[in-house]
Amino acid sequence: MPHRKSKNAEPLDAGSVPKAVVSRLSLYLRELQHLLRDGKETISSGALGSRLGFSDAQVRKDLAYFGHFGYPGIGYRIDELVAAVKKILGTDRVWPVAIIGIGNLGRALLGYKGFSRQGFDIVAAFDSDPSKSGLIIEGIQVRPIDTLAAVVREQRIRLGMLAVPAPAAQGVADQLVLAGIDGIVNFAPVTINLPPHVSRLGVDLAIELEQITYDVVNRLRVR
Amino acid sequence: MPHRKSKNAEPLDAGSVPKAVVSRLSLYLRELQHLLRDGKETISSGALGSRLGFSDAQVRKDLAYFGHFGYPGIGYRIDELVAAVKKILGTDRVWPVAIIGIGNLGRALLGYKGFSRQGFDIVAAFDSDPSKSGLIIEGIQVRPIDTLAAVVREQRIRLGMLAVPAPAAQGVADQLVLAGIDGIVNFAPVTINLPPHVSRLGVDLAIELEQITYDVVNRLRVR
DNA sequence: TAGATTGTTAATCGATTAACAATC
DNA sequence: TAGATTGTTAATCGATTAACAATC
Repeated sequence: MPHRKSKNAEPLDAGSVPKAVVSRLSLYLRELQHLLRDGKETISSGALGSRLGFSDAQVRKDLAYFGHFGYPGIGYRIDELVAAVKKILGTDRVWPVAIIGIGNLGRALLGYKGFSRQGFDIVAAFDSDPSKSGLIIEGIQVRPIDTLAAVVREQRIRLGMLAVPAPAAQGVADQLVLAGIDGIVNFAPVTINLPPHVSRLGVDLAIELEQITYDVVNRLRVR
Repeated sequence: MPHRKSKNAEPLDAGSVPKAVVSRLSLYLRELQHLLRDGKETISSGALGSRLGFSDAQVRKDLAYFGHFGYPGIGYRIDELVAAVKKILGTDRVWPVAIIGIGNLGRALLGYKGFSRQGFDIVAAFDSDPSKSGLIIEGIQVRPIDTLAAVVREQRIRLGMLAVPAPAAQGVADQLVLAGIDGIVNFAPVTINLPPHVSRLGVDLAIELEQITYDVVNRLRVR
């Protein structure tokens, strides 16, 4: 195994990293984990990129924002790169997550196996409907929503996934913020406002489909 | 009401429209529909943008890719703009959709009310598990996956939502392509390859959370 | 060594912002 | 008319691509 003196020595000036780079990082990680499971040891920027539809230069540039992870002439050692990317994304530790809104979607999120694999641990579930309180779904007890602040603090929950109806989303988001949450993924089809110290990401299932219909209707002849 | 001679006369050169513009278009539409429901009649680019965190110039520029929808001194008539954006996105009609993989997530998608509101009609559900065949969930019968091609053709299904386990995703995607599907939203945490005439969008729930943890860990001091 | 591949710089390309004449 | 706001141009900013010396 080649040796290296001073890797990862760069200051991670997060402000200068484009958002698009971070989302590609997650794709790299997912692909690298597949490769690792398949027993591969190293991969080049070109080979990694072509599996995802990116150029070799793009892969190298993206990774170079965060350090020197590769070996000229060899490529990247997959196990090392997995560890490095996990550290960059923050998923080298376990994150306690709460789900709010235990309807169809909330239940599906509760049962989704992909979260734990990436370091997310769903530790609490909340619903405003009293008839749901006390239910145990996927091993997690559904709690009344007015216990949210107390539970978030007590269990040191950092992230919330919002699966409530659109009209309730902003109110619940406000409660999460007051309870000291760090980030929210919002599945309700509405824009929510958060203070700048809380990270926010919206996932609107209908909007995802609209991106496809636009493509289909305006089908780009050349690609 | 002001009058206009020749609107929407531009050729929609889809190839030149950035992807980011299309995703903002969906956000504009969602916001405009809320405004319409609230009884508002017109809105300026500045007011629309500020609700979503975009500048007035960005809103005007985005819309100007597709035509002249506004009225100087007045803004945009909300009902007109809703109709125009729907047409651009292709959601001025109804799209028949199939869901493949009726586990936790597939079931949640089947029950999601937000789709029909935006013009998506889930007309078929498939699962490879024979014990699920025949089940009726949310009014839709679950069919064996080997009937996929026949049903897609017969029901003129244009879009597929893939909620199968990662190892099955590529195989099912291939079947959808053979059946003549136009676009696929893939919820399996794996990259799938499709021919260029089929639109593709990946939604990985764990990756969405990773975008948040990156933000939290590398918390940008200034925002 | 020769071949492969990195990290990085410079050049290109694309997207956003600012400014303003035209319009209502 | 005066005030508001559009559509569009030019200027700025940012991201991607191409090229290559350095390295293994």
